[in-house]
Amino acid sequence: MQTQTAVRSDAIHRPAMPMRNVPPARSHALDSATEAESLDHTMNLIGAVAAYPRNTEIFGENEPADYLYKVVSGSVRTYKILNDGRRQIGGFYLPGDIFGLEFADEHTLSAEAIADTKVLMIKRRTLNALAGRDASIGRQLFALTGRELARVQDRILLLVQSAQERVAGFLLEMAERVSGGNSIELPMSRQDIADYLGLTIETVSRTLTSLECAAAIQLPTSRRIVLRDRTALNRINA
Amino acid sequence: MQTQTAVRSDAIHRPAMPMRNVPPARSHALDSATEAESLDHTMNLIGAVAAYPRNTEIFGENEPADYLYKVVSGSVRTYKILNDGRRQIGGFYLPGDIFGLEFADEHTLSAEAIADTKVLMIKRRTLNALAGRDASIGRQLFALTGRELARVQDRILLLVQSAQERVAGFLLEMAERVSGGNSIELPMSRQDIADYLGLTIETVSRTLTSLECAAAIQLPTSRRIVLRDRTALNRINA
DNA sequence: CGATGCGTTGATAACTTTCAAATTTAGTGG
DNA sequence: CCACTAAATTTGAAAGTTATCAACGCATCG
Repeated sequence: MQTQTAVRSDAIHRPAMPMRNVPPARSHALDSATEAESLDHTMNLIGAVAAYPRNTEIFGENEPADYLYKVVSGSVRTYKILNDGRRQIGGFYLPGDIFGLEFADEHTLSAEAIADTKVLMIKRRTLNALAGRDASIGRQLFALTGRELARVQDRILLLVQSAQERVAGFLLEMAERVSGGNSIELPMSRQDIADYLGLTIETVSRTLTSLECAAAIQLPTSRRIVLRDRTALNRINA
Repeated sequence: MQTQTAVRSDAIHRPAMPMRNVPPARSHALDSATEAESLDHTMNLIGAVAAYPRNTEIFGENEPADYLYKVVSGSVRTYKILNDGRRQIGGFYLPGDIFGLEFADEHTLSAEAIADTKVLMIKRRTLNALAGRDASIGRQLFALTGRELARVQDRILLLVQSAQERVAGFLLEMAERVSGGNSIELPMSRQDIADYLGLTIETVSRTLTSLECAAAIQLPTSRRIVLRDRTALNRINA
């Protein structure tokens, strides 16, 4: 559906120093655990950097899942193409988020860069070996899995609701994750949002418009959204 | 929504012998891993038995998650009540299935017996202690989590589809799990199915009727469903 | 036998998708 | 920097799907 893989050989290297230009890294996935430093630290220390231009594939469904990834900059979507041709997005990953966590040998979803993206990648085998010596790494992987599970379960609650509720819930989720206060810059397109929420692009667009008319949000540009009335959004979100 | 907890004191005891009357236990959740015996075995060996009459609560949302459960006989639903009063079912658990797995200290869902049900329960703390000595237990818990995650992700794929696709997918899933060949006896009501699939009871009923008209299934009684044409169901399920 | 709960069926309303077109935005080359 | 083209987003009208409200059938149980 999109262009092909893009790990340019010159883009992968081992950073001599623990990454310097890593963004604030509000890891949605790890920030709650107190000991959650070492996995993150390990990835910064021994992870390889790779850069992917916008809309290029990071890994494909059914490819061997040899690496764990952390977003350094940019953003990533995971997805699956359904038999009827529609695309279902599994999740969005922002700077600091970890993705590519698998339990089988192969990826169950494909991953693409939404914008020009830099990731840190670390071999699963390396990580497993480290986990053998440092128990906290294993615990963090376990915790990471648990949080991923919680996130997916929350998503189910979203998907059984109305279009308004899904969109409102999505906006509140993103507002929490991008940490721009009430003004959020969405990295993804309307189509991405639609495929994430199981709606059509038209319905997403109309719903956003109606939320703007209801004064719950403001749309300075199509990618920027200002939450004007969180109470209303929360009420809609139920 | 339903009656209250029902752990009758006389119903909990420590079996003197490794459970005898445990049914075939086609554990959907564990049957793929080769080493997946020891967790199961451990639960059989040191788990306490509890019996819950139909429609009674096993644990509630926000209660401390101190135990891990395995269904011995009967079946269980986990669920959450949404703010608008609707009930979303998180999953159905059949004999051999393990439920109650949590990562936080509290349950995120409530659990109820669908029919008169017997479960084995084991303290999380005990299990964690055992995992410290027997690494295979830890690995199994990890694998169990991974499979739970895969199941929930599959559910997302189901929830974004049409009513026909959801119902067809549900029937195929249940047919795999109850292992009655093409004739399956559903333990749950239409309302349970509806709340699982994010549909109304009327839509579920109509969809089943239309599948019967299309000769894809047969409905001898409302709880018994015969799959007549799996190809058609698979095609619908896409 | 009547009450009760569960499931089915029917009619209508509400919501979402589909198809089509207009509008805005972004990217490119002059 | 502007003009032009392509892509993304928004808007409109009609069709399709699902929910809602209401009634009916059927079985179980006192």
